[in-house]
Amino acid sequence: MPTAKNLQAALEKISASPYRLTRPRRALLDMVLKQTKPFSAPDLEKKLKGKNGCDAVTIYRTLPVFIELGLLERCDFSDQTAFYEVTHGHEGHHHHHIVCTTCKQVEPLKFCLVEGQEQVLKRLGYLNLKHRLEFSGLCPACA
Amino acid sequence: MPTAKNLQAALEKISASPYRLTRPRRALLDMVLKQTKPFSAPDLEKKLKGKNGCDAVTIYRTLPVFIELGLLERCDFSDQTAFYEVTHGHEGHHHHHIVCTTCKQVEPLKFCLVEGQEQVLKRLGYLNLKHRLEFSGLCPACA
DNA sequence: TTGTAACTGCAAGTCACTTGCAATACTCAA
DNA sequence: TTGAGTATTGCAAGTGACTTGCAGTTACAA
Repeated sequence: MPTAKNLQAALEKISASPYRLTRPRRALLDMVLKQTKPFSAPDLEKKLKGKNGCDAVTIYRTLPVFIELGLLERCDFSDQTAFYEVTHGHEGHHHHHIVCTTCKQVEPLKFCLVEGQEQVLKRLGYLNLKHRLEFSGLCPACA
Repeated sequence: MPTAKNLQAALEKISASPYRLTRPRRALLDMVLKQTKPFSAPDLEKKLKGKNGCDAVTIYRTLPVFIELGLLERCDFSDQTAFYEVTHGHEGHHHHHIVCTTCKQVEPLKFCLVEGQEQVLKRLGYLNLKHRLEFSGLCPACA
């Protein structure tokens, strides 16, 4: 859960890094920590435009910084738009999502057993379930 | 494996459908059946431009038709570009991919046990392994 | 307080993909 | 075999996400 404590910890992480703590970065951090579901850069853009927000370009440049600092994680779906999520405090936290094929709503899943998971989702009322599992890493040629 | 038999079967599927069998569709089908790995629309665009190929717009319009006819499947990665794969003859075929974080090469995996799979990949020489599992379906609200 | 390198935001560009529309070409019926 | 009528094509232009160049601004170490 995003809390004041998270904000505090995040600000300290930035200060401790070589990155500068600027007004646009504070605004973006504030907004990002308010999110309870995965969000995209255009989402943030709409919420942060004008007065005390920040420019779209700054959003695109800052999100990778936040990822590098461990504040965010990237989680893409099949949708041509990158999504991001606030990193949970505890390390080793591992979870997945379910995306509605119609409304595109993304819901985090609290559980992670792969086996039998679709059964659980069916019981929750989801239909036409599909799943996709992708691995990524350095291939032997690049390693 | 794409074979003459696949081509024959595919041509018959198109003929049997309400879709017309046009020259650009033949060219695209030929090219698509030659692919041994997942491919993107821009991939095809490069290979099909000019003389007897077809226009990019036609590619983008035809790929969904081929999917509808069961000739292709869409398989996206975290890369802002949609990828496609030739459907294998036998139904119920289910597999995943591994994407190199550096060279972006996509390799199909022959196996599908989720448990212990990363161990298998490590033994094959992959490093810094991550995996992503996404479910999709109609959410209770849309169902 | 100040020098300077990091950062910002505008403008313009790129890349994947979509839409509008007039010209073309399948296919079926005669 | 042909002609009609509609599906399909390809050009041009548009959209949306994201990137790059650059000049002006600002955080922060000294």
